[in-house]
Amino acid sequence: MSAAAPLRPRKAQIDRTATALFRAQGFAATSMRELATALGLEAGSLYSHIKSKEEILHRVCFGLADSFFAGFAAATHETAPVAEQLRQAIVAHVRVLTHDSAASAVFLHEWRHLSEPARREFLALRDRYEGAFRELIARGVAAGELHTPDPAFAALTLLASLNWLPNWYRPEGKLTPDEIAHRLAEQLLSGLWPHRGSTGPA
Amino acid sequence: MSAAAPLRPRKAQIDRTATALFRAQGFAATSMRELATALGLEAGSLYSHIKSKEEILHRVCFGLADSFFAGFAAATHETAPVAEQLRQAIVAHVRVLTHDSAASAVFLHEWRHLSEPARREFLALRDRYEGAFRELIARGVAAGELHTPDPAFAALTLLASLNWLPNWYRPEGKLTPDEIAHRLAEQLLSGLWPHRGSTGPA
DNA sequence: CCTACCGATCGGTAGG
DNA sequence: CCTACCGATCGGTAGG
Repeated sequence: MSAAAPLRPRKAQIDRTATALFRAQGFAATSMRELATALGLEAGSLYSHIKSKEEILHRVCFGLADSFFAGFAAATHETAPVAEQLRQAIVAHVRVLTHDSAASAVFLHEWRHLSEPARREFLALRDRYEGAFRELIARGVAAGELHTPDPAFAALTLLASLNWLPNWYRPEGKLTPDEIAHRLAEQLLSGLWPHRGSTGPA
Repeated sequence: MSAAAPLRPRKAQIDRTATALFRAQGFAATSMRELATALGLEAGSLYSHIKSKEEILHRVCFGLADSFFAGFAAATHETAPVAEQLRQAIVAHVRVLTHDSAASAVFLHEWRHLSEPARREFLALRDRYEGAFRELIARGVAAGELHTPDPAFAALTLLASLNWLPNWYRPEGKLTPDEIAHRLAEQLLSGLWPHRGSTGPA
């Protein structure tokens, strides 16, 4: 959760290029020689900047986790109505997903290639993040602002909808990230039945 | 979309075992030697049953596509109200996901390791399936049975929620597949706002 | 950052 | 279905 020290430029460039390759081909199917070629150098030279292939994956996965937690914390101020906090948490989550959709895709799909204990630590962080959404929804239900028979189920479904975004989001598309976020929030909060308006419960 | 000929038992066993490994470790990170060991034979022996590693992936991905299309077709009879057709399509989709969640996970995540032209054909099938949901939702909106500003967006979000299921579904869990399906349908149709009841629009 | 290389492992095949 | 093996490629290192 603490901010990581800034990376040296070359190291940051390696991470960025590797992230794009990991996203497109998967971690296991991406070779260090491919990565080196994409960076214009020889395979062996990578190891004067990094220790291992997995180190890159580790940094990407845990860096994104930091971003998601930071966004959630900033979005949920206890003074606002819970439903509004949830809406802001959705916006924050979507901002992270759209701001670095390649890293998000790696975060979402490639974490399983982390070896222990990093893999376990990663899953614990993910569970904690899901738990934060679950508790927010549960508080909304308790306050009568939200309705669902199962906040845990609702949290999973909500995050699933959001996390599909890196699969289709294109920065050059006609909707801005915040427009996408508000539309997602709208649909998840209001459902698909015809309803009485879009700004809150009746 | 046509039903595939039944596989010889050994071939079906190879597919099942490979599917479990592909799901757990990913296609690229699973070796044919691992697969052979899991089946109690030597690596070379696999090739008297199959032609290549990718052939297995191909069969799994396209077989699941067949199942999804068949379920959708059976669920959507023009005589029912569109909202009810959508609900049944959700149930059918969830049945496929839960009936073979390992194959579903491979279908959802490993298709990118198909080489051309199979990869392109697979994506065309997936697009067609998404399109069927999109058109169903659009018909519901036209009939006044559903509401959304963007049926394509709604279809993507709906399928994303459903497709997260293989990540957490456990056959030994307390909810049956049909209970899960109805709960998902309920949440996606009604949203999280407090509402007037769960069986349809007011 | 490169050259040269390590041992290990990969998907797949020949021949039986 | 096994034995024995192919060429290719893998992540990573030594030494400069």
